[in-house]
Amino acid sequence: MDMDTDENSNAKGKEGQGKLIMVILVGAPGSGKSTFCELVMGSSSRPWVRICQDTIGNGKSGTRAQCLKTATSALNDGKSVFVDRCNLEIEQRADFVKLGGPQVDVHAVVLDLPAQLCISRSVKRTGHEGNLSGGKAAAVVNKMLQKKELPKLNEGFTRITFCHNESDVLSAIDMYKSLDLHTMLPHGCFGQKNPDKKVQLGITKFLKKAEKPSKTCSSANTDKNSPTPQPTQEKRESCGKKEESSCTMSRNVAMESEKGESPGIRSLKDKISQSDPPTLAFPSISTSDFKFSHEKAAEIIVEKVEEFMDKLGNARLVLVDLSHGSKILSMVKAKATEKNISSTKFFTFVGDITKLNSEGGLRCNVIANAANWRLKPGGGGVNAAIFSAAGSGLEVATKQQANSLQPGNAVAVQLPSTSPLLNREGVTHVIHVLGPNMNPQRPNYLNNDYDEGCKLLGNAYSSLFQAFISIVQDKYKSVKGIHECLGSTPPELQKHSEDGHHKFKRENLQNLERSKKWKGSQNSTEGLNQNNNTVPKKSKHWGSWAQALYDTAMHPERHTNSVLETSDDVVVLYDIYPKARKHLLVVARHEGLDQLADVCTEHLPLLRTMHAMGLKWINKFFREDGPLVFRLGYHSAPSMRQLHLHVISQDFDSSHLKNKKHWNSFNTDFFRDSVIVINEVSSHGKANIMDDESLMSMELRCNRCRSAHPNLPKLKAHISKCQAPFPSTLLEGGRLVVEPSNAPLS
DNA sequence: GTTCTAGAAC
DNA sequence: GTTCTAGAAC
Repeated sequence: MDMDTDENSNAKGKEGQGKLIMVILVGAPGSGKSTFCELVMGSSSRPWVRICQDTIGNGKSGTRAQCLKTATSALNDGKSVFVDRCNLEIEQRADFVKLGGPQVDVHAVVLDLPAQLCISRSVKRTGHEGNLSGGKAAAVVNKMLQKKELPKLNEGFTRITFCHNESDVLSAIDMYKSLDLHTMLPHGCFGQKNPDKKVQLGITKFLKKAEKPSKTCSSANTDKNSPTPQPTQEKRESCGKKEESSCTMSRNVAMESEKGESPGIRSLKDKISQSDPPTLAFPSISTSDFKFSHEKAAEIIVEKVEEFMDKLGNARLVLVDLSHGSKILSMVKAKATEKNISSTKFFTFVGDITKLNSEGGLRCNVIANAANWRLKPGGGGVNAAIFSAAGSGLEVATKQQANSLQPGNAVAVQLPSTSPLLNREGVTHVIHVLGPNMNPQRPNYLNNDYDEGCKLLGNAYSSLFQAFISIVQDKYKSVKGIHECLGSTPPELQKHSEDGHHKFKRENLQNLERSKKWKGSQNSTEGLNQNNNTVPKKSKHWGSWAQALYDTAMHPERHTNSVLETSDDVVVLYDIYPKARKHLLVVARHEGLDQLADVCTEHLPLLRTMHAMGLKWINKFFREDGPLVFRLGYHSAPSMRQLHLHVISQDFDSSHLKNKKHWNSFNTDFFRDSVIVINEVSSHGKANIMDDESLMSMELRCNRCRSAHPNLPKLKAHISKCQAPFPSTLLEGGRLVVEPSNAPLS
């Protein structure tokens, strides 16, 4: 299993040394480019040179040409290079990319942190080399970010790493720190959110491309010849029923080596195929350091596995141990055979749990960690190995979930997109588990009380398996959800759902109740089968406060004081909490049409009627209230029952506009323009729904000039004055309705 | 959807 | 200290 990089790496130069790397940092002032370089260079065995345009002229600001010259000579000296300048536009980085070649890999590391953070760092800094401090910083950062062009592989990069938060940055630092002269990183795009959006996240984070390189950046990822590694025969040890599928992949690891790529650092481009079942690899809990009886532990493992068999669907459980002579593996194998447990769903495996994919060819999207109660690294064994392999991002992400763990419990943690464990091994989650302790030298010693011990160990495995199932279900729901919206077939459990860390945090901590919004409509432990359509359709529960529009639509005669106009198909009324000077609602009167998700082709005439009704009222406002700009659209996931079209002026001048959600519900992709909805329904029979929670927590940007603002009061102060033209994307396609006399000349 | 409020951020 | 956010309750 030991890898021999000298033999296997195809990236090394002629003289036995790996290729040089030029890392072009991409990020606004304050995004942390210089810190990134310093931290990597501070403890890297690879020689690096940092080229900083702010200081290259004898400590003062220099030119791009000077940077290029210095970069060239550093590379000629056999040193890897960091290009520490903003590099936000394609043109600014093009000349640097050209320095790449057979001896030099050109990487981009994109520090795509929130504008707000960059601004606040820039404002605070005093001694920065670029002298960008004080109040001008915000204006400069905003202006630069408006021109931001995220790098793509077709510019000539061999690898692009996107960092969206500080945890991503830490993981990327760890990754570059760990590179010695021989090792190289896999090629491709890693951690990208939405490749096509310049400023905001358009599509949901569901499709975050962390598990495999992004298809949209495919120029370096088109190699279809890579073998698809499978567990080697001698390592995979089937339990229970005789293996049905043949396991003839013992040479796959060798084949990789022949191709010249080191298995430990190879890209995952072909590893995570659509047919990979979700798999949890777990070590035996408590039997090592906690001295739990192997015999009893084996019994409990098999008992719990059996209990969860029916809930697994096509997911798999794998008990892993480092040693071939493992007592616990052979005991578990024997007991599973006795119980006739399916060996496709449960088997044992010999190998390092942090290198199952790269060294053993076994793909596991989730691994369990035999954690300590503090949920901290160290202590040796599996815990130390997993924390070390996952990079410091795991500790940060764990801390966000829980500070400690009680015996018998488990907590699932999603790995940051730049974690080496994710990028090398395809592991998306680590589930920390704490079992009972029978070792008098460790805390919470049970003094040989096996009654309590067995109970706790059983609970630990139940918590672990349930957490795994929740992860699998969560992904499935998310992926299925978005594909339903897009009218396509879910590609099984490919992409991992970021889906807002809040939701993840809530659903994966054991014993936490599930999201109240869908309570009762989903069965969390139903059998998982990613290949059928058994997942029931979500039927949203509407609270009593959410019924007002429905009641008005069904009985407009009861609401004559608020209804402006009634027809057979719609009622029109002012929003009682208007978010702008003019904000009205056109409410459909069809029974059973709760929200946009319920709309299909048969509702096209109704959608057109609603739009026309909106336009009629807009024209009335133009006549009576002077120049205003309107937008008509639907909320992807409305709070109020009954399909309703918002007709809203774009001033957003209202005391009822109070929070981020209010703003983002009208100013992100969550708001579905009526004209676009009509087009989508006529061409696909459905409207695209963008109801990812993360859209609601996006940074606050002006709807005209797109500048970012730290909080709602500051945004409101800005929009009250901003006179910039609306973005062209809104002006095109009739998404904005402007009074004809005020329309820009075309 | 809003209101209330704890506590985070400043 | 005040401002602001975000989650719970309705």
